[in-house]
Amino acid sequence: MLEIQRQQRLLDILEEKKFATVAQLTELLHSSEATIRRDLVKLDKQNKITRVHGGAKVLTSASGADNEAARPTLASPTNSAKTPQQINRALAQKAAALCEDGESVIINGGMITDLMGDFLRERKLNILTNSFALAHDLVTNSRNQVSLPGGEVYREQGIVLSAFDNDTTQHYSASKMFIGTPGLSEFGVTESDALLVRAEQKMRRQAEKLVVLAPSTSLEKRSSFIFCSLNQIDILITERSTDNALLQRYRQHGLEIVLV
Amino acid sequence: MLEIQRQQRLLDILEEKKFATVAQLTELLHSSEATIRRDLVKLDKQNKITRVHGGAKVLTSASGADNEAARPTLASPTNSAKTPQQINRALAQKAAALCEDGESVIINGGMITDLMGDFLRERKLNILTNSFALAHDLVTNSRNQVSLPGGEVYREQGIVLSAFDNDTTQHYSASKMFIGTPGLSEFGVTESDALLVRAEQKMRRQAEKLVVLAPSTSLEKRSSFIFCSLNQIDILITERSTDNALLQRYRQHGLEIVLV
DNA sequence: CAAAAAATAATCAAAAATAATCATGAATTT
DNA sequence: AAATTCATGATTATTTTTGATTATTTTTTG
Repeated sequence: MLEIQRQQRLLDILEEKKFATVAQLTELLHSSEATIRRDLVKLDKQNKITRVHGGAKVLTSASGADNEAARPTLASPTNSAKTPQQINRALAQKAAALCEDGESVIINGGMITDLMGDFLRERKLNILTNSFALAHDLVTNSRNQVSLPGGEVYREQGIVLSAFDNDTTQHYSASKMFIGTPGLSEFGVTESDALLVRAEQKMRRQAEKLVVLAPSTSLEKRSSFIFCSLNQIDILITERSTDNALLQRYRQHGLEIVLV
Repeated sequence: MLEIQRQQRLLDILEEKKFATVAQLTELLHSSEATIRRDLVKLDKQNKITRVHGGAKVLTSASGADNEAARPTLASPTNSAKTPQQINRALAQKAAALCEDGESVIINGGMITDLMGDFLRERKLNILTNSFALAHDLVTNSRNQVSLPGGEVYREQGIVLSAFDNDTTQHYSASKMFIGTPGLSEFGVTESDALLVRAEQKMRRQAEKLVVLAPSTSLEKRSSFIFCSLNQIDILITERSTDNALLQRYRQHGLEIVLV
């Protein structure tokens, strides 16, 4: 069996069962413990699963006190009072896990998406970002290929922004674009700055799929300028705690919802 | 069987099965492992599949398009043991002193010019630079307005470089462009990397005057590619110790010489 | 708290897969 | 037709992966 096939099966099994012991996986995949462990180490480094003593579990919202799930149990961790930062990190982690090595992606600069850097350390992606902060982080602390659009560096926001159309973004082709949002509603994704929206739309055109990272606090909020409508979103990453009726309404616009 | 036919079959099979081992493909296509591998290498280079140990898999999505085209092999500046950091710093300091607050300048990325950051701390210039390192320095430690051309970040050289023409450099207008050089001779300023020269010339077109920073060790040296001829230089900053006859020769090309 | 149990990490040799090299023969050029 | 290129398959190093073995660490339990 191919290594990646085994790893894919592993991910599938974990997605299905949420937790599995090394022994179980060894049994299911007809492989040795050593091999399974090595696979788990790799997947963990890629932030696709979380290794725990005794086996591995699916990603749960970033770390915290998960003591409750130390042993093989099916119960999912009680999603109790997380700080906004923890929530954002969890969203960023899940977003990073959606990327496969070798893939070309666009990451829009922003509070939430900048956190993706932490989860892309061991990866090998081609990344275009207008976040000066994230670019610096990735150039310094990872082996990912990093590209920047041209433009002026805005200190406060930590982004690179150009008022012109020709800024090399147009030469980039990506499979996914990631964007964190302060406002998601029936109007779609909204922003408070027009120039920013322009730049984002420019990037959007170069990506096949749009992935939106939205903490529950941003749901049903809106700002002045519309970046895109709901049905232009391909994947929405948000919190598990989100009201189900609301998610259902969003789903009607044909977007896939990933919960953390 | 024709090579392209086989490769097409290969793509079809992979599209169908998502993964396949070399052994499987050998079986299906009645070919040798060597041939299959060679095909896979080619298809991988074309970004049509992804090779993995043991076989190959389909691309996750249409990410492709990043080419791998001619990554420039920027030569390391001939680090003459005689050129102490102090000389370079003196050159950089003088260069910084030539700028007036409010002025727009272009600073080419390089060992010498990157040092200008130290002397621009308290200044208020509009600076376009393709040096990722300098840009980060200035953004972090000064109040200067900083702009970047678009492109890929090259870790080793710490610069941003684009293979395309449209990278916002063209929208910039500057009074001076600063460039440090590893080679200045009768041929003018020479560089060892063609792509770099291209980027530099692109910037040159946007600046009124060209200021060259040249330690004495770089004088009468040359590399393969000509960035500009001597008479296209407006100001040459070099060391006071430089042979006078030599300076006189340079002056005949109409350039102003500043000594440190 | 310490011993026992369980799980993990480190090490190493065998196996598997890949890369490099070479000879052969078909296709192309001259 | 001879020369040359080129794809192919066989052969051989070289590298990577794997499972067994052995420390080492972590967790449990008395």
